[in-house]
Amino acid sequence: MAARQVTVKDIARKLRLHYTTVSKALRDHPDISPATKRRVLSLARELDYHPNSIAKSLKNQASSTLGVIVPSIKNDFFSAVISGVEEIAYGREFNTVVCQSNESSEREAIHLRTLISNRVGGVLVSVAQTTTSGAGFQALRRQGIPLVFFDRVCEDVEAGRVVVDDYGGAMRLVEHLIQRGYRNIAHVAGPENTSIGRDRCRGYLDALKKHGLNGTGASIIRGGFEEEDGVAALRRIHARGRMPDAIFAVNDPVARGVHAEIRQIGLEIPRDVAVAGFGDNRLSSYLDPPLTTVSQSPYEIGKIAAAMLLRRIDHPSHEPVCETEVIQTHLIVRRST
Amino acid sequence: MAARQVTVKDIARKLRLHYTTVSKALRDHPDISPATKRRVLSLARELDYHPNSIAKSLKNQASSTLGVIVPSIKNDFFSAVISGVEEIAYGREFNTVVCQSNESSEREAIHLRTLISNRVGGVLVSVAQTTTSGAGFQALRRQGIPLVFFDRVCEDVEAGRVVVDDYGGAMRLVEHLIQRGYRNIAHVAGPENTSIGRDRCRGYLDALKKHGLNGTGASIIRGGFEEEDGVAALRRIHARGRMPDAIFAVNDPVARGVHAEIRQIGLEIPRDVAVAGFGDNRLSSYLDPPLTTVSQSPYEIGKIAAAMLLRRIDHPSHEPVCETEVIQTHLIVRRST
DNA sequence: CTGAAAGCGCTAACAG
DNA sequence: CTGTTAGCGCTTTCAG
Repeated sequence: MAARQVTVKDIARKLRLHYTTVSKALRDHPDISPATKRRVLSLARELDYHPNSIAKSLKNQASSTLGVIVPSIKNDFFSAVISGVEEIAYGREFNTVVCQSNESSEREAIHLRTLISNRVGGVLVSVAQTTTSGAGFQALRRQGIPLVFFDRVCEDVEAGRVVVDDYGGAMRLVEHLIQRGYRNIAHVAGPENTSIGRDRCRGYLDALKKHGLNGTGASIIRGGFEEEDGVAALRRIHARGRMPDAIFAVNDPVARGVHAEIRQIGLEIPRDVAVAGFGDNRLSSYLDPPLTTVSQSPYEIGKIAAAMLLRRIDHPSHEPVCETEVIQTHLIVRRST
Repeated sequence: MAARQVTVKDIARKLRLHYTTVSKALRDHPDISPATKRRVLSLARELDYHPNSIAKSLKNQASSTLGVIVPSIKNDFFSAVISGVEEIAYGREFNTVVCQSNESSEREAIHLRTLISNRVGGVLVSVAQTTTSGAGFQALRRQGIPLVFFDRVCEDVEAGRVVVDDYGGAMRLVEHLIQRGYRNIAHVAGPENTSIGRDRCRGYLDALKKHGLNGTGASIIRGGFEEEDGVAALRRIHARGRMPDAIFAVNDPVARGVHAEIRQIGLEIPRDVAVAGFGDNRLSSYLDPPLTTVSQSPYEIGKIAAAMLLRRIDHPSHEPVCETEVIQTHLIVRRST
């Protein structure tokens, strides 16, 4: 096994040519005669030659690889984004290296370092919840490696950005609730150090304000992004005694927790309390009653972010430093509201 | 921007040392005096030096990268597997390159070629539905690159294998149906050229046989792996007029299609027809009624497959050629049966 | 049209 | 302890 892999030199030796000649022939360089090319090509096939892209990358000082860092790969949203990224990368003959931060800032930083060491062509990141400083990302920029954030951005770093219109989506969703007649609308919010947490919360507050409900109706319970956080939030709300007539959760998993716990305590959705989420997880349409939510098209986000990154790789300086693409959301009204 | 990245030579020049000395100092080689090491290390930090792993790989003739090829990244099962792989790879300071075949054999072959060109340390594959020949995988073996199949294997290729006990899982599930009193059990099967399709079908047939039901009860409708296939299958069953009392679908998405279509035509689950799936998608517990299915622990599969691959990378010849690890499934009984 | 020489960044073997 | 030399596989430039 492992009979040293075939190189241009092996081919050259057998054909009594110089190895540079072989190299040119393989890349269809005009210098080389058709006859020689044919001989080289056929021997290459026969010997099962595979060009060594590591050597090529070393030579060109650039590898055809995109790095992607996400909090977690098993997560509807991120796996769909990665799928979109891979799709675009594949079309441009780029590889995709996938890393998960597990929401840990240190782990994210380590991944960033190894991506730099691997001299990836560019990096896509959705920032970990615990990341507060942009230092790790600045390192990328110092190395001249293009960076695009998607979904969760680090605001003090100059980079491309692909974000969903969290503010607008939340606002429209809350306005929908108001139009349905709900007046006492609570928000189960995400961590304050994440952009999506903040923006969705702003959308919520501004919708209330716009309809003159900010005095009485606003009520925010803060937590994380998981189903358990939704369960916990509802328990806290319930403990207070005064139930809102609608609850807008920062994302679908949290909404699911809220949803489950509401039924647990014997209330009916939406008669007693309406529930809405954000993100359109596949699960959400299967809940009973199915969840009203806001769709984000993660697969599209992946494609758009990858395309932006590739543009930046192709034209290192032509691109505006902080170009931001805002993906429009759309409201999905189901029976939970 | 892109001020050429810092190399050992830059550090050496500034310190008036030879660059090999710097290289050794950076790797904490015993040759080098503590004083020099300190000087080198501190300048490296200051200049923001990142070792070039491409050069290192070229030198060692081996890269710290694992390739993973799956049919589709957005898919509960595969994204969870990848997550497990990444977890183990991360612990061993390996990177994970993720590729999707979209169930296309050609695309799979192209990915295989670029992985070879990138001289990855090893490859993990769950074979595309349309792949019939093992030729692409043989190429890997010729290059001496370790290979491990997971979930969907290519039987005529010598490689490591991590599979779920599809046969046993299907068998136990069907026996469960029989114990519940169902006698007329149909199977909505997967493509016959996939190992999981075949094995689950065998489990079904053998369970019937064991209980003496093979004469009357067996009825197989063949299709793909998607929700639509389940819908189509149920329509065909329904068109025949004679409804079975239970339906075992090859996987959860197909079961979902069956489930939805049964309700569509006005029948009640499980009173009129029971439905069971395979794979325990997250969705399945949210159906109404929730789906009886078989759990496969995809995250564990990813970890186990990655560990096996790393063992093979570490000990190229010590490993048995076709070592197979069978992951036990467990039955999850819910209200659909 | 083909060949020679040099270099990408790093490491290993050996010499001083 | 530090430096020299050579080479991983490939491409680019320039000479023949």
